[in-house]
Amino acid sequence: MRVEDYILKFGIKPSVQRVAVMKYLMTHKTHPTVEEIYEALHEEISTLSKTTIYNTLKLFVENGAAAQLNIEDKCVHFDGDISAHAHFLCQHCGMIYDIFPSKMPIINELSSLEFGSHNIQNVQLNLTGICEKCMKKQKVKESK
Amino acid sequence: MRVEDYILKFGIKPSVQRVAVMKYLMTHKTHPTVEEIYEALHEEISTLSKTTIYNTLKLFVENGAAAQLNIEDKCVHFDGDISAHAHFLCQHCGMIYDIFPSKMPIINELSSLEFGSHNIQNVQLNLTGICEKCMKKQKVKESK
DNA sequence: TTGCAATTTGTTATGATTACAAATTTACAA
DNA sequence: TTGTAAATTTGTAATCATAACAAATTGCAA
Repeated sequence: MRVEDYILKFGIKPSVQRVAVMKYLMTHKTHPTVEEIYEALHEEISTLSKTTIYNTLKLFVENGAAAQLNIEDKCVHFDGDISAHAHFLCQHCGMIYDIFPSKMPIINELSSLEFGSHNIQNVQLNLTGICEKCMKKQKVKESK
Repeated sequence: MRVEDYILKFGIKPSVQRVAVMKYLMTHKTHPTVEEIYEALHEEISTLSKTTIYNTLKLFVENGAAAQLNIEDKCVHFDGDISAHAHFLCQHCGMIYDIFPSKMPIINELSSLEFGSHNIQNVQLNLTGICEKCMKKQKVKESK
């Protein structure tokens, strides 16, 4: 499916900028920040403004076409994958890993959570720690 | 137990400022921000600096004496309750509700989560939506 | 083509957080 | 008790993500 049609499904009118941002999210599963998206897209679309990135991502999130991750306090990350999954942030290298239900079955239960009569619109399961790669690096350092 | 002894258990040396911040966290279950803590404590400790609040809270979080909530993108909230529980942020009024395992049994499983060989140090379950109170207000408005 | 609404852009403002060095307090040895 | 180094606190200035805003541009219908 074309990216234009994909965002249309969420009620978002396509534009050159919006399609470019969504295409970036879909091809880069790195949970990029506004800064990273801007730096990448600025090359192809030289007139692209950072404000447009902010506006576009806000539009995506409000319409359910993308997810906003508040896993880090420095800045917000975005995710084009809106399927149910959790995230793991490595405090050492900053990488954000996806955790899918196949690896963590509890994720399947998150969509049906209830909390009194409150209206739940979003559920995020955020893990932080040190990733496997960084732990190995630390051990090498310690043994020297 | 005195607050001095409580923070000592986490390896934190007590000071007037640190005790005041921890006491505030323990008596105000509102998940306050740095700003809120500063405004409240500034009255009793007139020389108190906002930098000290930042330093103190960072120290608490690093030593496990308090929890940092990244549930909102505007700013960070803090919680003196370090027992396993989740949070619900109302997007309308900004209030953050505690959700304890008795109301949401799945929370009991969060402490034993595993993700490959990665070293998990922290797990946060964050819900957002519209709280019961705000939903009622909306209905009143709509019916007018 | 014309005109209006939606979108994009660039600049400026805001506000949370951090960096940093000076001032103060604390701990402790002499 | 006194002196001194370390720890802590403080105030200011800098940083940086994000929002506000108005002007410029684009899309589209009449």
